[in-house]
Amino acid sequence: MAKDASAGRGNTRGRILEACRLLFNERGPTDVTTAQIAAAVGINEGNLYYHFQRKEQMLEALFDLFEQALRVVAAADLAYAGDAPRYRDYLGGWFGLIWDWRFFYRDAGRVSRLAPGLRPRLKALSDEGEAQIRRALVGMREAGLMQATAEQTERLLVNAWIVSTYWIDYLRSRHGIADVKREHIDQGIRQVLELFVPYLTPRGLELTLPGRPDAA
Amino acid sequence: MAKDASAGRGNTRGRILEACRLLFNERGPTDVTTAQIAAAVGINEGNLYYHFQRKEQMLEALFDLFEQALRVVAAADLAYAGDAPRYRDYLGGWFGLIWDWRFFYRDAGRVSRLAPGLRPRLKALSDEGEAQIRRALVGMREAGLMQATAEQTERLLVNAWIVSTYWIDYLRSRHGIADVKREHIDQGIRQVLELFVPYLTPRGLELTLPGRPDAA
DNA sequence: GTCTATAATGAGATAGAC
DNA sequence: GTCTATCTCATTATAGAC
Repeated sequence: MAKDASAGRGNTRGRILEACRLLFNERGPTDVTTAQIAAAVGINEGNLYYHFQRKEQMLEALFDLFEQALRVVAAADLAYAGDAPRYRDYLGGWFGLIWDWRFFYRDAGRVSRLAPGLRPRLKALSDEGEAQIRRALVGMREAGLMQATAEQTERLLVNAWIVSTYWIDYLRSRHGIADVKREHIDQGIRQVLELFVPYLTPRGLELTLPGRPDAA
Repeated sequence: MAKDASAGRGNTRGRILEACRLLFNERGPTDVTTAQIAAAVGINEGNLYYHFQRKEQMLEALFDLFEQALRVVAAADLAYAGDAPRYRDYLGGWFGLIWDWRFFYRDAGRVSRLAPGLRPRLKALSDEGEAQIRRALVGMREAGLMQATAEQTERLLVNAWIVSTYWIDYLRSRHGIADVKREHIDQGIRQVLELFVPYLTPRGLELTLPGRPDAA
């Protein structure tokens, strides 16, 4: 699930960012101190400040990485329109992303306060995310995979957004799951799909639900 | 929406707790300092520490109030079983509670760290909440208001939990709504009901959806 | 109960040697 | 690039006068 930004040896900057991502995901950016970050990387606090003069800059650099990862997942767009879209893989990609960068979702308010410069970028990102889900839904309707009124589609959109965004936090807060595994991601996908099921046409059901052969 | 725990004049303790509730809801317990709390109450920091020796104790006292409020809402249970259950009012009560005490939901991890003694109580509370929703769903099924398999009911339960728990945070994070009004609560209720609609019988639809007369 | 100090800690951040 | 040493400041918390 986790990418290895710490790969390039000698790349202290990358190792710092990777440590930040892990620690921030665990406890949130405001509850992790620079001393803890330095300790996790195995360097001195002074060295940390050589690479990032302010905590704010770490958050900005992390957001850059997040955007990159996001673009990769978004690129694996459902070129749906009828031909066997891999909805489950697609959703799995999103859940993985949300998991890897969950502090940006969970602690968005704190991130905004700590790095005000990120505010517009955070907003733009979620606007784009919504637009993307909407495109997917409209595409499914047009491809005859789904049958729903415009109003139903909008409500479905919002519910899908909420369940997919908060699924990860739900696992932690409700079931104490700190270590998310593939099966948990699959469960989340199933939960989101369940929202769609009542509106799917037989053809839509075939394409999205598991257990049924992936008829072309 | 907000209860007036600050009512009894001379009751500094109550005023402190109410200030805490508001501030914690705004920024979370770890991002609000004792100085800010004292300032909000209009007292000195030293005085604050006369009433609560540790921040932890404020959280514990707040949780007591939260549990009280919760019991009140829970008492307004749906004695559903067929006769005109006021699902909307019931849901509205829950949303109001979640709104008034949203930091307990949103910052549950931080609360647990700051006041470890609350951990089992937080857990017990959400277990009970889940049991309550499950009872409501099973009740609806038995009353012929809903038609769904056991598996569908379980998924519905989880999705309803997620949407109702995170609706408030969704409003803030996605739409920047800091000041939740009656209409936003109503919207949330509508979103949750939308999850049920596909499984409702005609009689169930009559009882839950607005616009239709509340036939007895 | 409430205030005025003031102590104690720990976090973010910098200077300068190596 | 990395370290040691140090600074500043905010935050939690206490002592003791009123």
